[in-house]
Amino acid sequence: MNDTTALPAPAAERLVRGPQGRRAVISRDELIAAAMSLLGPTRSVSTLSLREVARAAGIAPNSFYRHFKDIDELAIALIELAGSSLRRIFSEARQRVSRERSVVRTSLEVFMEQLNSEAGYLDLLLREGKVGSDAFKQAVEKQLVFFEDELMNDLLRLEALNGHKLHRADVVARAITRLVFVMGASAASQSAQAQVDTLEQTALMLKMILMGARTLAVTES
Amino acid sequence: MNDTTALPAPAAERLVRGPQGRRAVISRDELIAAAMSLLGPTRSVSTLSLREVARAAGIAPNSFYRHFKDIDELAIALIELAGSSLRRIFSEARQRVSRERSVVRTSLEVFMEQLNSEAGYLDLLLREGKVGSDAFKQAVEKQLVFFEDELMNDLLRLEALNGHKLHRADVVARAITRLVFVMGASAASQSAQAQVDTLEQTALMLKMILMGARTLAVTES
DNA sequence: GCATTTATTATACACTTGTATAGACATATG
DNA sequence: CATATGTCTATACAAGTGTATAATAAATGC
Repeated sequence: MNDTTALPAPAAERLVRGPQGRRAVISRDELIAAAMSLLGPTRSVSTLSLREVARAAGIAPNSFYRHFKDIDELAIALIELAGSSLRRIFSEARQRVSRERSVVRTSLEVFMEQLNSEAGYLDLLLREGKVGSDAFKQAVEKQLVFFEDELMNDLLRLEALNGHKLHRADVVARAITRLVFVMGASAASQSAQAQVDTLEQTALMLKMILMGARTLAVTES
Repeated sequence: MNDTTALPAPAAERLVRGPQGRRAVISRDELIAAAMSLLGPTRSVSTLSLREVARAAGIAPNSFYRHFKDIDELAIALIELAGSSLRRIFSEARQRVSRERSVVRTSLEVFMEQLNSEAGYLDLLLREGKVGSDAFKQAVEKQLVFFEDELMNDLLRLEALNGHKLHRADVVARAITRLVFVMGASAASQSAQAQVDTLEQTALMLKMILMGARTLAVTES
């Protein structure tokens, strides 16, 4: 499934005919980077203004329209960038998971690592769930569903490896994903000390879920 | 613990000396009601403007300042109103919980009922978790902690009643609260059909958590 | 009745926002 | 070269924002 932004029609056309007219002095990606630089713990995507982003990127307000139809379109691109980047990071981390180090532990560690990283992808995705336009909210939801899907596959693989069975692995994956994101969002504004505590609590929550799902799998058959 | 808005100093003073000067033509509560009337699935508290609220309440923009220092202060009052109203509703519902009807089921039913009620308290609290000023975010967090606390007490009471033991009831209550709110926020924009599905999934998640916590309580002692 | 106190309003200011229009500039094609 | 074409900027406008200041209206205390 192609979730990264598809090449827009004009760009594809340009590949055929070759560029005409003045070359773009600023790229779509630079605009995205400028937008990200404005975000922070007190600044959310949905509060970005077109002029503000243009100012940060060093272009005239109207030039913005050459790259995006809306601020909303930029916001969605930001979410998709953050989502795909994060999923790659998690996926790579989980490849290294074996019988000794549980998925839960490994994922949570990567999560906390990302939480304090300067890239800020996680912060972005954590904060922006429930506000903004419908299109924007759907973009966030889509990324979460991707996470759930990948986590479910890993869960099935690893539980089978350890001789366990899971009841409703889809629901388990969804519960884990949502919980981790919610708890992570709380942790983002906490002290390093409190973050460790939150991490422990979250790990325990996931453990409960997994134990419950295993018990249910046994009693149902 | 007093979580409803404390009487501001000027109001208390007025009770002693008696009112002087022109009587207020609009009350703080009417202002809050006006603000709530503006909110909806696509409109969040953090996007309300002072002038807009004043317009909805039928007063001049500057009159707003007699009642609130900020829009932020109004937003926090909204959250506290929604929080305390909801906790009362849930608390009353849980009083009627017995051995037959589980806490989980009863609470979830009340939750869904509230989700589609026109009062809109739940919508409000669901949507506004992670954006806005620090003070605002703390106000939301505070309400969630209240929920966790009350749920924990009910859980302890009812599990003892049924002869169960729970490992880390505090963590269980937190996991349940956060999960329910997150899943509820998703459900808010779904069709009635899909809402039922989400309700079932959420119920299953909570069941897993409770079973896991019981299992852990047994194996630890 | 008169002065005081307070709530409210009207007016105004400086600022930001999104975007429409028109022209300047740079590049590729004829 | 000239011309077409796409990118960018300058200017401008209407709308909206938060809030400062001064004036008005209503209620109280004497």
